[in-house]
Amino acid sequence: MKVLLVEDDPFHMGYLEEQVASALPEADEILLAHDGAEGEDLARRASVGAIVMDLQMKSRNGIEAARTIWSERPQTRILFWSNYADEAYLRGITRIVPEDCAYGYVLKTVSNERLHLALRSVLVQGQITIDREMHRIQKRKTEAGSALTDSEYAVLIDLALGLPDKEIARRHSMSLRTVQNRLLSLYDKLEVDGEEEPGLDGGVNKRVRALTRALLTRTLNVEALESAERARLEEIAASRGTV
Amino acid sequence: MKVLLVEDDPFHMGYLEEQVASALPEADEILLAHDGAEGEDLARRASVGAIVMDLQMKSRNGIEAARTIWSERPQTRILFWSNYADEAYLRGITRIVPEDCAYGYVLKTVSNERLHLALRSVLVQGQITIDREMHRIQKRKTEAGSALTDSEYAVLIDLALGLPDKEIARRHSMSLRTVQNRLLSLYDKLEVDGEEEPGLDGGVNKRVRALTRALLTRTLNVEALESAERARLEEIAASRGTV
DNA sequence: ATTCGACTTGCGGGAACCCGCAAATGCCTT
DNA sequence: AAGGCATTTGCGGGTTCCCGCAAGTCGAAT
Repeated sequence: MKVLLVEDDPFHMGYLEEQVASALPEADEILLAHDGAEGEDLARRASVGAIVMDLQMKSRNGIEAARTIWSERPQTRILFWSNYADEAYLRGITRIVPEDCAYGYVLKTVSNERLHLALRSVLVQGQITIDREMHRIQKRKTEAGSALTDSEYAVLIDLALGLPDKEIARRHSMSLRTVQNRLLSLYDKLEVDGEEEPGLDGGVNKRVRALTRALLTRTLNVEALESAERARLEEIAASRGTV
Repeated sequence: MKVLLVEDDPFHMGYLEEQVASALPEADEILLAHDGAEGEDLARRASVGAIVMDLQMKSRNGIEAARTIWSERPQTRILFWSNYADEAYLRGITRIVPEDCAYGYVLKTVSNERLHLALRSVLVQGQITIDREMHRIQKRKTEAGSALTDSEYAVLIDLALGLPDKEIARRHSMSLRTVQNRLLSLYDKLEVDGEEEPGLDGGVNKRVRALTRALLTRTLNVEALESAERARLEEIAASRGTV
């Protein structure tokens, strides 16, 4: 069994290597990659079936690497391990995970045993394992009434890119007023207008406020913005090509 | 000589400990703290004069910890070491560093020798040392015409909090039109309106766009938003108290 | 002293945003 | 089939934002 580790921090890589060696005795070949691009390359070249991947990497982030890997070999099992419990990461992953594919998400702060379990459960047993920290986040949001639907999330992304309502409506082929309704529920769920502080005549800039609230609550993160930005530029280039 | 290390990642802490021990033989007492709060506490209790501190920590971030430490003992020498070369961090630091105080900023990715040099130069010699990565960033921005002045930065923060122009004007006691002028130069420097993409009737929401551009270019980061938000809440509480 | 440039302020209007009101559509329950 | 209930869409107008134009202030350079 081949296992590929993708991680750009040398200390974490060292630790990870040890843990994988001890948790997965059946791993007779352990490959190392130090950024997303190298990871994609190695996964392709060596036909790796099991991967442990960091999410935050400078050259190419884990979600993007995972997308190309999965698009080439959808059965690849990937365990993501990350410093942060951001909803945006989990959302980014669930958005691209293929049907019937095993994956997992653990935080770097978990104990050895938890990491061991996650490694075996995802890479060997083919389970889907999400760190309970993340589930807690999701739960908290739903019960606080702030679970974004997919279409709300999509609108939030477009808002964050600075698109005006009209353009958002066009991109999702919905009416202008519907976009505004989405925005209303976003403002509600993100608690824009929270508590109506005094010393403020009641108004804030809702669009901007929604964005910063999303960032502060970890509903969105800067990496998600970056890839959305890239995606948009590609889309524009493509449409320019067809015109 | 007492040295305090503040770092919440155990691997990095281990490495840092080794490096400090070998680079600073005069350090006869090395104290460890695992988050900002603990760091403040130890610094106060042990009257530490030299600190190496991580910037990203969950419980209390390095800049805030540094502020309270410096407010109590302005002569404390602090070397910040960080994963990211964000302008926002450097700006946050230079904003709070006392007169005639030694400090430094190095990235975690630098070589042992560079870290050695920074340790000796800042903590022993009392120099000011900024990693050249950061200088490169600052230079790039100035020559690209995008160095924000302090007042522009201040307006950017308020904008990011979602405040309307009128409120920003009040907080900085400038006229509404002046705020708008600041915003104009912000839009310019942050390259809102970049290249007028086709497929877009020419308009974007400038406020939101300015914020995401600032985030994407690392002019601003989420931690800066968090502390700005906290500061604003405190200010409101204070004003409520006086009323 | 004069000129110049950088900054501030007011005015005014076009565009975008925010949102209440109300009609239309589609799905679920009974 | 007949009522809810959620979602979508249009309309209208109040507010904020964006910004060109023009007049005023202030310090620095000539």
